[in-house]
Amino acid sequence: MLETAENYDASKYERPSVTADVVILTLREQDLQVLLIKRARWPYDGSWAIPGGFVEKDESLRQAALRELREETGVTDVYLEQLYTFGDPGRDPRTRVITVAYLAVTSADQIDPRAGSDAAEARWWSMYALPPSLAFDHDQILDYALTRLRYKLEYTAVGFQLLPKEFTLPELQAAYEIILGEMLDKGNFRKKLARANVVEPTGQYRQTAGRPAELYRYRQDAVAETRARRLFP
Amino acid sequence: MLETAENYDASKYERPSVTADVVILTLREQDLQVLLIKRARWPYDGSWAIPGGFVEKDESLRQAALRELREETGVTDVYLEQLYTFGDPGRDPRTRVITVAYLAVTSADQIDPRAGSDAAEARWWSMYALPPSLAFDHDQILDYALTRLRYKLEYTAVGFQLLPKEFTLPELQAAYEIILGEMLDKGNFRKKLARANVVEPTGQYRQTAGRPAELYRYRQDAVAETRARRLFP
DNA sequence: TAAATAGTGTCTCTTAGACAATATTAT
DNA sequence: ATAATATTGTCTAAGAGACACTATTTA
Repeated sequence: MLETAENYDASKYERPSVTADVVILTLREQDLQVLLIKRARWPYDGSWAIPGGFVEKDESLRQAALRELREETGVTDVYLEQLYTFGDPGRDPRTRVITVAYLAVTSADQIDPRAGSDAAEARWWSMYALPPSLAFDHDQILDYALTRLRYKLEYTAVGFQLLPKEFTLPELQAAYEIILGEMLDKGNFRKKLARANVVEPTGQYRQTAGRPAELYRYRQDAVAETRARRLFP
Repeated sequence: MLETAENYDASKYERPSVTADVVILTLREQDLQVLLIKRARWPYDGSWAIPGGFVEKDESLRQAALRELREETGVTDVYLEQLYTFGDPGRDPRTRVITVAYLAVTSADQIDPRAGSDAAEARWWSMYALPPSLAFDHDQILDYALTRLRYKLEYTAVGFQLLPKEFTLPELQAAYEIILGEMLDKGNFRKKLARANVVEPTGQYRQTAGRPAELYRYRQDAVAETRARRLFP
């Protein structure tokens, strides 16, 4: 339709607000957990939400996500990737808000205890037992994040981000099992890992209730090759 | 203090403009081609750009992309997925612009000839011989689109979107070869396709310079199964 | 019959997955 | 020795990839 003074809708050209929200995932307590913040006012007063904030004038989307991450957890060295952009009208009742969602994956021992030391209440939640009511469309965002993580686990080295620098193969396998939600065969898991040539033994061992487990580290020079093909082909 | 939506001071931030840009891909002339528009003013006057426009107040991001697509090509029934969001400051010298890029894949015979009938000059370009200077960061967006398409080709049914409803297996294989940029083995290609159980013969044949080729169609009820696992396992 | 194209079959090597066997520690 | 855990090996079926072969049309 031709636009005239009669039907001109000024609000049509209002610029939306843009936020960067970060799904921060880690392994804690033999569980895949996400950091959420409790909202203290309308809308979704009392609901839990993914941390995020407005993208500032002179920062990139990624910088905005990194800033949020740092403010919430103190973490700076982290795996971070853009997930998806959510922008349905009405997803925020206050105004039009477009949210660029990021996925951050880090090992629990990287996280600074001052996490959530700001006014807002913040805590870790199991991805498998989320609070009953999440703010906005944040349930969708978390769904999407889990799907993406599971997917990436199969053909990138993101899994190693969840563990400390040194780890045993049974620990690595447990991490995979927690994230994928299924048990893996010990022998086959190790076979794949060996073929991918992506970890190397440190020569040291970790005590267990039975035979000690050898410690491994992620091969730094493996990154280049892993980009090219599936980690577990 | 941590900035959240709670203490947001509207005056403190300039809101960015948000556009939805659509990479429209199709097979034409035994080639993978993309629809680009020639810019007629600063910035990037004379450069070619991906079609796109501002997201309006009451439409979703996807709706905005569909609207752009319809305006440019007349196509409504199309494969459309969100690609990535580009938002570096300075990518548009006029103001802060955040672009949600979409990938549209359609068969050439779906496209209405009124494509590009708007003032701007529009034409198809080979993805393998793009114009030398693209506007903004649109070279990055096209790079990303091709990567994603190649990737999706392997484990979704997106390839069938590029062909008419009925096609021969050599035609399908040629489409795959054009997109992947490599030759495929006839026998192995057909074996995979058979295993995936994703096409069915129509019983009709197409004339060629040699033995006629049987026409196939995409199995509609195959969609559900293809979602679950790789199309070509 | 020859050329051109469509369609099928076969062989080998690799991998996935299920499962079993062995190794090394603590109690 | 037994329990607990780590680590390695074996068997089978399926799939990938290279390649050769057969089938059906036109000229």
